[in-house]
Amino acid sequence: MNYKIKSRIWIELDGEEFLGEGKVKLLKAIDNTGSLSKAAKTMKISYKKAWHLLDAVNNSAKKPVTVKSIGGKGGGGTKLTVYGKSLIVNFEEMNEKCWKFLDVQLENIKSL
Amino acid sequence: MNYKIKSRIWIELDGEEFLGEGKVKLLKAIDNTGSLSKAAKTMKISYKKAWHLLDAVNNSAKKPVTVKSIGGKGGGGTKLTVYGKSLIVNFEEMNEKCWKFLDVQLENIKSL
DNA sequence: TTTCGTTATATCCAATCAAATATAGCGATT
DNA sequence: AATCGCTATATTTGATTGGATATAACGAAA
Repeated sequence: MNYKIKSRIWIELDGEEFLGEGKVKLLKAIDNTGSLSKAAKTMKISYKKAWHLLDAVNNSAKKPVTVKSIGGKGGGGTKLTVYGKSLIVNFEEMNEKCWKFLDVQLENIKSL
Repeated sequence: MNYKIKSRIWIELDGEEFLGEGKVKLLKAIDNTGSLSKAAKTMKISYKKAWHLLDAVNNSAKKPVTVKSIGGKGGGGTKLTVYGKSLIVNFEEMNEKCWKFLDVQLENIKSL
């Protein structure tokens, strides 16, 4: 019996998704590359999709998650704020706790 | 701050989804109506979609989840097995525990 | 043997979603 | 002023999804 239990968590604010796994992954890629377009490339998604994801985050967040610079040396870029970084940490921590919790729950169900 | 944390859980067997919220909802509707087509109507989804969902469950389950009868008085029908009913109960129980767990977790994060 | 409502399945069409492409603006550096 | 890589956005194309529709088989009961 190789049952596995999986989960996805996300955070809603006023009924709309504010943060989920895809957005957290994007924020991490932005943190690593310093640019939205580079983050999209490393994630192998279109710039458009990445831009929409980030746009949704910034539109629903009450504090800025990223700061951008357009033009200039290197063309500009996007960086995470301290708040943005804390979101990543808190989300991933909660996600891992959820997984472990569910693994324990599954152990308790031998009747499957 | 009216953040809400949401989650979806599902069970995989050999890497493919075996049971999720949509499938459980369908199984419950079948249990209530005694027929796949009636279940589809009450859920306001097409028979095709309902059939594919149930087909996926029965193809991946190691024990029969439903028993069907074709023809006869009333045209036939689909009923849950004891195993099928136990799946519903266990899944929903685990789902609710997960929600409560996450609510507690969110309480612990005041930094958001 | 005719009827009935169901299961089962194929086909066509509409809608939705995502990828690809194109274009414009930005501003520090050169 | 020219360049460069990035942000920003619209449009078009392609793929996938799901709905609607049609048809057949089934078997107990009338």
